[in-house]
This record gives sequence, structure tokens and C-alpha cells, in this order.
Amino acid sequence: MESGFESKFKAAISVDNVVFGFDNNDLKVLLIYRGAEPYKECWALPGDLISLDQDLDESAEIVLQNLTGLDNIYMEQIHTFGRVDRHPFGRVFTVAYFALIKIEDYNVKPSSWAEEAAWFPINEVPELPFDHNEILEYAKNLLKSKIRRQPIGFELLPKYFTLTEIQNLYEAILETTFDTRNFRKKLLSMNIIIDSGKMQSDVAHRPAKLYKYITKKYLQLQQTGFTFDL
Amino acid sequence: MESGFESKFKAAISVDNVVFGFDNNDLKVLLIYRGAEPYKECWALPGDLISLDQDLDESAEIVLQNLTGLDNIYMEQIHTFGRVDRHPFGRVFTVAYFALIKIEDYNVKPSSWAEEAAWFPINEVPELPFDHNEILEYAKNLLKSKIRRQPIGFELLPKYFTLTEIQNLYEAILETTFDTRNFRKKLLSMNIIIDSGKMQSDVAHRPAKLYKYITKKYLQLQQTGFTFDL
DNA sequence: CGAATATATTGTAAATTTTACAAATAGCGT
DNA sequence: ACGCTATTTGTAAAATTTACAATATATTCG
Repeated sequence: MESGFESKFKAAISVDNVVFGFDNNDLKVLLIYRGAEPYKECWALPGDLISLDQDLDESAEIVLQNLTGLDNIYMEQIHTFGRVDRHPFGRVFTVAYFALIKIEDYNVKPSSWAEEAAWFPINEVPELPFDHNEILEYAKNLLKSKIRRQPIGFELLPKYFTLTEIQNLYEAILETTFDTRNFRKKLLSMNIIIDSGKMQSDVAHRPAKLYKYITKKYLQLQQTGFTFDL
Repeated sequence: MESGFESKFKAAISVDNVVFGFDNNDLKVLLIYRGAEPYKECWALPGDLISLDQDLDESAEIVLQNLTGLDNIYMEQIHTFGRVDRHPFGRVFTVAYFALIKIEDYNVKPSSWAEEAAWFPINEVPELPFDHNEILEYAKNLLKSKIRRQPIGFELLPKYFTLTEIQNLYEAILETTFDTRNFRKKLLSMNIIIDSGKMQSDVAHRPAKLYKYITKKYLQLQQTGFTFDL
């Protein structure tokens, strides 16, 4: 069943971006409200067909920026989904990307055909069009395994954070709980964060110390990898 | 810079398969000798443009089977490569897949436009066309990290194997050496292999015990994952 | 101002795992 | 019988992990 080249150069490629944030002890994901067909008037992952004159990785950043205003977000490729019938308009392969950002550092603004853009707690994500629920599930699992191997948790937290906050982050992502003393011992023994000298304020209880991560150590560990088991 | 759908449905998708084997203490990869343009008369990864009426994952198996005769090999997706100029005939995105097989259990036979198919020791792979060297590098790194987290080493070994063989396999893939006593202690403590009762024969030295892996435990650990650190 | 409230912070002993290290063993070939 | 070659095995010290609960500190309330 050989066929000529012509019949094969008829596919389109899209990217779908899973952008995670963390806020109020909840893991959140950024969705847009679609103002274009197909699946107009649905919440969906920010994704779009890409132009064929741009590299794939570039396209992910461009699409995200077009739809949500998020500029210069480094996106990492996670998986490509290519079921025959996944798109009603033809054969569209979609390459999923993901990113972790500090919600408070960015302002999301829908643009292009996105009518809205909003953060959804990961457990309150509605039914999504295409295979977006499957993509999100895939991304969640990847995040789970990555956070245990690389010091990526800090990408989701503000510059200064408390040990309780980072423990909550780990617990939210891994859907488990840790012993506080052991969690802190382990985390501090990695030498990737230090006491910033600052303290929490405006809280109705004993204020916590604020920590920050050590960029150098962090980058180094990102290469090496590590195992965070508790 | 909005553009219509027409201009976007002009891409082609290929799959490129990285099939690893292990033989004579060498990690090997399966290459084909291309008998078709572009890059005719070059050794390359077994890959081809896919027909647009098949699911992506299916296509990987079909392409491998067409070119090398390897039938029913489960292929896992690893990454998609999409630089604009990676293919001389147009915009082609390639999805890389990989598989681990027991060399002795299969017979590779070139077919379709593949003129030859042969195993190359990983360190003797020639310069490859397209971005195939980059893809192979990516696959090697993935294998390295996967073998430390999942019990996949057995997929490369015959049914019965010695502890020395599996240590050699780990050492070849991870490009390191292990202390024999500690390696065995660790491996055996995982309870994924057992003494088969059989012994090596026809060797000019003390014959080694032959082990086999325990399928059940193996499958279970594949889900859980583990950490193999030494 | 003292007491109640709400989290933050910290230590230690026991168990387990990891590490470093070398001598004895078992077939085969001569 | 002896030599060759690769296989097999144990242990003590060090490091890490685990289980577990009382004290500290700023705020708020009466």
C-alpha cells in the first residue's frame, strides 16, 4: 500500500500547552475560553494550529503568547497525540508542552480568538474538547514524576516562601502527606534553599521564616537529578 | 499574522524508530540502508512518512515492520522533532519511538525501500541523515534514565541470563562500573529475578547460574517504578 | 494585660540501607 | 593434578531513613 508523497503532505500540527501554577494551596492549570470553531464556547487548553514556517519549540511559545499574553515562557515538550479522529477538521497531530510559572508574577490576558483565560484548580477542570483531558492527565503524571527527580517545585512558588508552603506544594502535586520534621530535614539537606533572613508578616499566628532557593545549586541539580523520596 | 486553514494542512509526519538490542556486551541499535530518496545510500534509523489514515502509535509499528520485518514490537514514543529545515522535501515533523528487544529472538529482514538492516554497536554508529544522530542521542539518554527507574533491562536479555551478563548490560548502558557484590545484593533484593536452577555450559571456566525474571513482580514494579542507584 | 488561638519550629533513638573491601570456588583444558 | 578464568559470597562501618510530640511565637480576644 505505497502511496505518493502528495497524499502525505496534508496534515496539520498544533501545540497544546499545559501551564501549571500554584496558589492558595491548590495546583492550578491555565485554560482559555474558545471563541473559534471547532468547540467554540468551550474551556480548553491554550493551543492552536501552528504555521509551517516556524520551528516546533518556537511555536509553543508563540501560541501561548498569542492566546494568553504570557510572554517568554519556557515550554518543555511532553508528548505528541495523534489519533486519527482527534480533530474534526482533518488530520491534526498535536504536540503537548508544559510549563510551570509563578501565578503572581504574570498577568494573563486573553487575545486572538481566546475570549477568556483563567486559572482552574486542577480538581475543578471541566470536560475539555479534543483529547485535552487526556493531555492534562498525561501532564499531571509527568509533573508528579518530575518533581520527585528534579528541583522544579520552586518554579511554582514566589521568590520567598515558607517551608510550610513548599510542603503543601509537594503534597498537592503528589497527592500525599509528609511528616513535617522529616520533610524539612530532607529538603534542607539538599542545600538548594536557604533562610532569606526575612519573615512572614500579617499572619494571625507565629510568623514563619521565608526561604529562597539557591540558583546555582538549583541549576546544577537540575542536570544531575536527585531523588526525593519520603 | 492569521492565516487560513489551507496553508496549515500541508505538513507530513514521519516516525523514526530507535530499536535497541544487547549482544556480546555491546548495546546495539538497528539501522537500515536507505534505498530511496532523500539520503539514498545512507545508513539511517528505520523511519518513514506515515499514511494519514492510521493512528500515530500504530504507524510506528507498521513502519518498523515494513522496513525491517520486525513484527509486533511495542514501541514507546519518546519525542517529536520539528525543526523547519529538517527534511529536504517539505515540512516534516518526526515522532521518535523506541523499543528494546532480544536480538536473538528476532530475525531482521530489510523490505520495502530498505536495502539492508543491521545492528550497529552504539559507539560505531556512522553519521546519520536528517537529525537522526540527535534522535539517537536523545534515545540513549532516555534509556539511561529509564533503566535506573524501571526494570527494563530484561527486555534486552535472553530468557535465561547470568548475573554477570546483566551487570554488563547495566554498565554498558550507564557507562560506568559497579562493585559486583553490591550490584548483586541490590538486584537480588528487588526480588525481580530468581535462580532458574539451570547453569551455563560450554564455558572454559566456572559456569554461572542462570537466572530468569519474575514476570509478575516485573510488571508490578514497572508501574510503581523504583530507584536503582549504586 | 493575660489568656487563648493558630501555626512554626525543632531532636533523637532505632531501623534500614548503603558502602567499601578480598578470598574462596568450580568447571575446563592441558 | 594443576593452572586458567570467571563466579560467588560476608561483614563491619557509615549514612540515611523512619517514627514520633513538645515547645515557641506572633496575634487576637476578653
